Amino acid sequence: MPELPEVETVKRTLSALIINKQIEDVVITLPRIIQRPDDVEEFRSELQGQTFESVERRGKFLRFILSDSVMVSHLRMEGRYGVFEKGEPVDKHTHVRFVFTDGSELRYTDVRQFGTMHIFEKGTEFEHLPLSQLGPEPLEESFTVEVLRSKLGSTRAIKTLLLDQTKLVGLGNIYVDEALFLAGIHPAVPAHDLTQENTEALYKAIKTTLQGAVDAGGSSVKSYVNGQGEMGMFQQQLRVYGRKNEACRECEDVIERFVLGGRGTHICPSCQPMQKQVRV
DNA sequence: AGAACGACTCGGCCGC
DNA sequence: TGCGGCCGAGTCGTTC
Repeated sequence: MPELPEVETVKRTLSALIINKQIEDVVITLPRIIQRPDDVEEFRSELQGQTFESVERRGKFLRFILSDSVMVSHLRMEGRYGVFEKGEPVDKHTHVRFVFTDGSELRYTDVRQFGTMHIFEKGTEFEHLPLSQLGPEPLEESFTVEVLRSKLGSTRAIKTLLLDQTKLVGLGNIYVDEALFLAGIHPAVPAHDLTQENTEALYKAIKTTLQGAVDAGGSSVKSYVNGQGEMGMFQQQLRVYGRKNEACRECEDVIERFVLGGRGTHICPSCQPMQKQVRV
């Protein structure tokens, strides 16, 4: 379940492996992955002959910058990219292969078959879904506490709002629970009930959580590995996610799990009180 | 317009 | 032990 830190890690590891490689052919064995253009044969012919210039990230999406096009890709739950030699055995869950002129190939593997790929004419990708509606990048300097505060005018539960990628990109179910724990905020609190103090704590918690996870190379929960097949290390630092019935690392209480907005949600009931906090 | 909900997908886990 | 059924994840289209 790649969130911002995992996608950032994939971006970094993959860049070194595919830059300046030219695509000779594209082999698509699961057409559903290709969302644009409609015709997968068109996807294939458009990419033939193009060279990878760089790999970028926008929210949880990867942007592969090519000679004339940009390929936008989302890994969803378990999508992975890896670079292999042409003759190596192909995993049964590999659905798209970008065959390079140098005899290596970039393979996309996805057990859940949930991931997506779009191609756009270079420079137009932000005008269309899936990139056109995305909120600010939490690790950029332009993301300030005022920007965060401006997103919180809603009755929705704060957790639900933070998962809404049109408000803010990058948080998924793991890091949203971690950030809310660090900020001492209960996930079910209506967003517009957050005090200024809460908002500042949340702002710092989002930055700290995401940056810490990027520095650790992401979390390896379930199957995530980076572009070189390496496991991230941040899962060792998780404070609430996946720790139901385990001891809180900060107090004497025990981590609870419940469902909020259809999502498994983890809290320490002592560190994250539900009642509205009094402004100091 | 903003919010809620269903669809998509299937390996793994739970319960019988 | 085998099997059936449901959970979980992120995004988007539809509905309210």
